[in-house]
Amino acid sequence: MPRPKHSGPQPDMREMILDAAWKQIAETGASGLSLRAIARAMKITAPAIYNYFPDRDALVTAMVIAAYKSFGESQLAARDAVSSEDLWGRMWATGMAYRAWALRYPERYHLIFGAPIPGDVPLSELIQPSGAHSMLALVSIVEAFRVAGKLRTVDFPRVTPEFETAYQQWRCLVGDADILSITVALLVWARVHGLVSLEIARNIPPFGPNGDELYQYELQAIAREFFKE
Amino acid sequence: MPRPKHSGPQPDMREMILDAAWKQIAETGASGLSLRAIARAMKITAPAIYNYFPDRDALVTAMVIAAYKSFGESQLAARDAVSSEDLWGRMWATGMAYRAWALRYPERYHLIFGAPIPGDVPLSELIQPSGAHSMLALVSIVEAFRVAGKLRTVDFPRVTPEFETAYQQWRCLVGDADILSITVALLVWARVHGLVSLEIARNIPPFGPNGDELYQYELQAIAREFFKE
DNA sequence: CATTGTAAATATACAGCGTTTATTTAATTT
DNA sequence: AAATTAAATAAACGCTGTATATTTACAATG
Repeated sequence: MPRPKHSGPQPDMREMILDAAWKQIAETGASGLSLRAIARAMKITAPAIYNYFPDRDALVTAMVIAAYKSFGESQLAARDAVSSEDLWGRMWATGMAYRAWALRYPERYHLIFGAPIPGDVPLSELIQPSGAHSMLALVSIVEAFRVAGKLRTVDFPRVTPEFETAYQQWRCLVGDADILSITVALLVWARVHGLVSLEIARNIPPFGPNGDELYQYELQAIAREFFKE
Repeated sequence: MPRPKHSGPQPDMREMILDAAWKQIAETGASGLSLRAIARAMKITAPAIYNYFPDRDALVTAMVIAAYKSFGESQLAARDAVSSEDLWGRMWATGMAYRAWALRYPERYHLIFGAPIPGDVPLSELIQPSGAHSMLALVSIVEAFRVAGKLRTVDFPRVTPEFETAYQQWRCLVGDADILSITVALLVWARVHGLVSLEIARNIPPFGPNGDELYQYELQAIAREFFKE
């Protein structure tokens, strides 16, 4: 019979490697992630890592998925900390949590929302579900606005028929919201992402310490455009 | 006496190296830029490059500055193709050119607006002027709106006094616009950047072919929020 | 014209990287 | 105790950026 994984309490080597990788990425930036440096920090040899990840890209993919999970959970927690009747309160809290998470983990933010994956298309199919799912909190709040009749209705461009199936696929990951809600959520997402990513990349120069207020201003502008009452 | 640079017509080696670098970045993506591969393509040896760039980072920095220049010129060209009396026409053209440039050179867009520079702060001081200057077209149009009294006025968060000098520095790079115009330009920039960067990173799933329309919708929404008439 | 001075290319080498292969270690099951 | 086998290691390959030493070739000078 084959030797079962381990004897005593499994040290969950995969998690330990990921932890070391996060630590390293926080110090050296997202680009300078080295398997050998991870191994060195863990006092093992580099090829040992290959018992847990087939290659470096797989490790990065796992990090991306974990980052999406952390981000998505932070979004949901922010939403659920506010009564489900206070729709705008939920939206505000989620929006504030968005930036807070990004500023707390800038390299994770950059990892998931910044560059496309090096391996490009095939890897992103593993990642896309996590990414879409992480938007569940935002989409659900917009959908709640719509159901309550408080979504400011405008005529958005419609999804072209040939992409209807792709849309349905994304839709089920994000909680069966109406396409109108998904579109609004996307536009909201783009706006907070735009400000936050500029801020993280240090492209917002004179507003550095005032980033808080500018961001809050933008959240209110979003409210004015999309949400009644 | 020392030997003057070269004899005949200088082949502008720096430019040739940069060209080869752009070619490579377009094929392998921004992360896989290799001096040796550039040298191989140019049929020279790798250390020869060090006669023109002190190290790899310097080459990347030069590419970033060149990309900002290309981007900024494309912005100015779009603006100037429309009569200076047609303010909204200029804004629309500039906005459309923004996305067009990004979709045409996604790796350049990612290079300048995506990740912070690895070398971090010291390098970015070389780059910041180029970056700020590339926003001149947008800022100038917003400023023209303001001068014409067509800027929808709202009370933005003010710049804190201790960052007044940093702001003045940025301001002169961008054409002596009023702080109100700079703030509006920043918010406009964040919105187009948000949408465009999500699109480039393939994070906008069901709207792929409809990216045009969604982007145009957003430009009009920006107009509704900020520009009268 | 021959000599010299110097810019720019090369050759060589080093350390670090991801990854593969072969080998050893150690634990579990028979 | 013997057999089995997962997981660690050791060594090596080709790649990378970069430093050093050397060669090449051309322009200015005596």
